Amino acid sequence: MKSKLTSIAEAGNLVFSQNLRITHLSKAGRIEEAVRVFEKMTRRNTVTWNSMISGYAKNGRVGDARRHFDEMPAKNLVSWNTMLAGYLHNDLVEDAANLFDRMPKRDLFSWTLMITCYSRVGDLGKAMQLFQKLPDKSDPVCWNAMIAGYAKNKQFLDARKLFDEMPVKDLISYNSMLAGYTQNEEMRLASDFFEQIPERDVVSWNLMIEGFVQVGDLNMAGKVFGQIPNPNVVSWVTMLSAFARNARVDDARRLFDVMPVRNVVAWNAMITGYVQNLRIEEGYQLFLKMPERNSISWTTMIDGFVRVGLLHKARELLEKMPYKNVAAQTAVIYGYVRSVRLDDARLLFDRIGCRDTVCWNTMISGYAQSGRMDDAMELMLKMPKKDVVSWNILIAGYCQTGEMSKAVEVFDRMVKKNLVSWNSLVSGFTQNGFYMDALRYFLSMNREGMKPDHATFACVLSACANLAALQAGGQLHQLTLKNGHLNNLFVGNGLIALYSKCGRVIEAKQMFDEIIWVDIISWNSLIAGYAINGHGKQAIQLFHEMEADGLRPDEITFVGVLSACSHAGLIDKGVEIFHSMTSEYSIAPVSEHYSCMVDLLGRAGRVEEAYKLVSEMPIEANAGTWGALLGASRIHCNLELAKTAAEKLLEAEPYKTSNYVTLSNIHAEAGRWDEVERIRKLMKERGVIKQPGCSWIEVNNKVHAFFADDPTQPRLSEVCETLKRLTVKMRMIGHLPEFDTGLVD
DNA sequence: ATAGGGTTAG
Repeated sequence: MKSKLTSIAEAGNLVFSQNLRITHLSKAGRIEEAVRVFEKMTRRNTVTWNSMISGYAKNGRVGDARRHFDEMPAKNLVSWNTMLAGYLHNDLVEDAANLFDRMPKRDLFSWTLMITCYSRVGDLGKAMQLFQKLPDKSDPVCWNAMIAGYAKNKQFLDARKLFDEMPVKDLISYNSMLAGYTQNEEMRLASDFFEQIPERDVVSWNLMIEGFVQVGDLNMAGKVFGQIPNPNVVSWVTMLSAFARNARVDDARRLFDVMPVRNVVAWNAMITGYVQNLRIEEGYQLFLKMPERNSISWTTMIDGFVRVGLLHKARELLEKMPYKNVAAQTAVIYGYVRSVRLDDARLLFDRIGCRDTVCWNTMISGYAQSGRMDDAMELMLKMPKKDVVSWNILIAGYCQTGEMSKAVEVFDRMVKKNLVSWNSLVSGFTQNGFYMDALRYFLSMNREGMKPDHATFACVLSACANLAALQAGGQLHQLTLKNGHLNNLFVGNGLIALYSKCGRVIEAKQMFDEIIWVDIISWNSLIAGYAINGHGKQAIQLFHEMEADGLRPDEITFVGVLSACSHAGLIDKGVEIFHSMTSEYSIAPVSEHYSCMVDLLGRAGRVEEAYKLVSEMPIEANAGTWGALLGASRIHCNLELAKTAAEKLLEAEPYKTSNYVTLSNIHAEAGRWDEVERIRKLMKERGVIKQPGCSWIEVNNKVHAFFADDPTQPRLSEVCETLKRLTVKMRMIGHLPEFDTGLVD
């Protein structure tokens, strides 16, 4: 018979070892197994409960952690601190703050946790407030937390101030400060500081490696790596992933193969390397071979399959994943969203128990990108905590559906806007043709102290290009130079488009030669620029240069090239190129190409041939094509064909006033007043209203807009005077102005 | 055995 005391001791030992097991399993990411151990235990103590709270929180299941915290029989200070740490690890600052306020007792752990919480999310004001309230500041831990906070938020000068003030420094203080330099690309300061550290440990060395990697100096990183007295697994992984991130996967693999100890992080880093360089099969082989997987291994692999478009493999893996975290499920949702399988995405989304902001945003952006704004709004209203990204998605969505007033409404109601919010709105205006508004908002964003980036410039440059606002565009050009955005492809292309559309082909060519990166869009803009400004031969010359450069022309290229042929009167060349599209480049002509061809044949007087081309088109002719045919037949006085084209044009665009006017004019010229009357009636029945004609001109960097029949125009009389003078002048040199007969008899 | 400050993987 065992004595009672021995039984108690043995039971205690059992609890002790089971607690240890729970801790071990949770740290390895095997939380379900930990739960099983916990559930089988007949006796539990406070440490058991605390370990479970910690385990859940570390595996992203804060809700479960909190449930255990609330249900546990007797909490001690460690329980409170563990829960607080749980919120910290999951970036739930508000929950942490609430808990902190309710704590019956606080110690240095509690204060440090709360300070770290604030500084991790960048709220250094609140962190500092707490730090100042801290009763006893003799321990370096809190100082270190503050220094790390400043360092992570790029305020290494503030970090340095604290560092110099603190009474007792330990190695972590030095490393925290060093991190302030290395994480902010201040490698000169970092190197100097590194030399001053009295006793460096492997973390100090690792920080130096990562710092050099950050500034792109892999040579120095490798050199430092070679000097470390006792590199640890972090040193190896840092170096390995540096290679992987710089497309040197094979170098990474060489390190992986020779490193002395490979933990799960090392395996994950290697898999990430393969996956990010789209070598999915090699990544998957490693995934299958690795001795132990955690949630990151699964998520990386799933994300990899999504990247290469193997959605079914991604989904299969997700179903096999033991505990599905939000990140993995969101990766698959993202995959569905990207392939516009919104219903599959939604089904998965609805299944997820504990969604985070990224998950909500992914689903909402899926709807928004497809223009399903009602669905997007429905989710938005249900979403518990919306961030800037959520609102930005809505703005982008409304821009996409062309509902700019709604986009502006969302924008105006946002309390915290970021650069993306501004850019979304500006790009929305540009994409929907509201170029003036794009420029207006560009000015306000500058006034409000928001610094535009390359995306902003790309948008406003395109706006200027479409407005042919050369002066404003030129100023933007200067700004991009000043802000160093000229090396950006989109900005470069914006500038080429600007000068091309403003008729400045020489400047456009200069831009083309100056920018570092050119792509097919750069070539297309330049070719089109030469084409529409009457330099057809040079445009075609450029087309050949582009090919010699090894770039394959696309649909857009041929629009430019064909219009170049048309403008330069190179009829046979145009016909030849048009045919080569299908025979040599396997590009099926679309209506824009047919319009060019009609225009081209029309200019040569080959109107009937143009009509034949249109009637034999394999795709349906659009308004542009009929418009081109109409123009050609009117110039060559082919009244019958003009009538046909005008009727078709009217069919294609029944709400455009000018089409009625044109058709009516044709009949008027032929003296068919009955037809004129019929069209007038048709217009009335369909409720077509004449849009006021509008034009604008840029003078001294101000755009002046003119509307037809607008008596409020400030300098109307002067304008009319000038017009009259010009008309007289034109008559004198023999030009007969063509007056719009309109719908008058 | 459970809670805090510095480095690596999604």
